Amino acid sequence: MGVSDEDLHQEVKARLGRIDQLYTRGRQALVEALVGAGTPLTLPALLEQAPDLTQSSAYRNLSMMEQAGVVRRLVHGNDHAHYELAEGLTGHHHHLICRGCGAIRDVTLDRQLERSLDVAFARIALDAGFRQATHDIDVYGICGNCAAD
Amino acid sequence: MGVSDEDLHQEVKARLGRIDQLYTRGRQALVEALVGAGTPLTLPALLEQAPDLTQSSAYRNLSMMEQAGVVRRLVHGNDHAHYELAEGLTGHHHHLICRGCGAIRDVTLDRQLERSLDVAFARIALDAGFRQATHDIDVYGICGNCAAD
DNA sequence: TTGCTTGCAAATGATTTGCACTGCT
DNA sequence: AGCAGTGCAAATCATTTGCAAGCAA
Repeated sequence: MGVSDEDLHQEVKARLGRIDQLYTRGRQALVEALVGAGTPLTLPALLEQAPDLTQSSAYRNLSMMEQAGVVRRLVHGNDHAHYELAEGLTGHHHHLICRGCGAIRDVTLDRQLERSLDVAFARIALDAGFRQATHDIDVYGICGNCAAD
Repeated sequence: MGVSDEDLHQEVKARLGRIDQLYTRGRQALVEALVGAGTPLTLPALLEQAPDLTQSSAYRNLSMMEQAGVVRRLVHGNDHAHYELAEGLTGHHHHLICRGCGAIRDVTLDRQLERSLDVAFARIALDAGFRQATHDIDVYGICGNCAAD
């Protein structure tokens, strides 16, 4: 996955640079794991994908990369948080989450609907005196595996 | 407030009964606090509203009432979770959340838009082999207070 | 009485942090 | 050489749980 992957790493490096951080091997490994998975991963899952990583460093780097706008942290319950690449690096999307096993997969809405939502949310935010509104939509259900009990 | 409040407590009692639980004084106090606030509360906030409650019992009762479909637990970060009455007791709504102070307030979308969303989500869930799709929308922004830094 | 609820204190578990070492630059 | 990054182990902190005592049916 030549060019687009290189572009991604270039962009990550740039974003890290903006907050004076280097794009070290460990950080690259995290980004690679997230790119490879294509779906949000928990910390244990990340460590499985990249066995060289240490737990504490992974947490530290993910947290730092969240500040840098490189990754996003998703919290949906009591268990482990999930991490994914920031939308700026991938694209606007939402999540379909299984109530049974907690698996998360990405989903998108059609343009028209997204636009309607943006309008509605902008009004809501305005009325409430909020600025910089973004939104986050989670669809919950029971996945095929879990439905089989 | 008279009738509607009594109805609410009646309904709560019924839901608890379905899982063989009593509507004890402590549980009533929790529900009262949630009704009174009209907005999702953290556990510390709940204890402030109802000083008679004990932390562990409050957690235990909230968790149990979540099973009973009486309260809903909202998780949005690393700090305390927020609790609110279940939608079956209030009505379908979403949340406007301040990135600065974490304050949450309820918001609703117009019927038409909700309907479009339901259709879209139903299709998404179906395509992914998920059942029982529900959705959860969070609008994030910076509230007036926090904008003033 | 009989058992569900409560309160207190101790345990759990994800995440964070202190500190000394290592490896880029 | 100098300093940011790492690994290990210890600390945090919301939430959960064990157990003995209280209360309700």
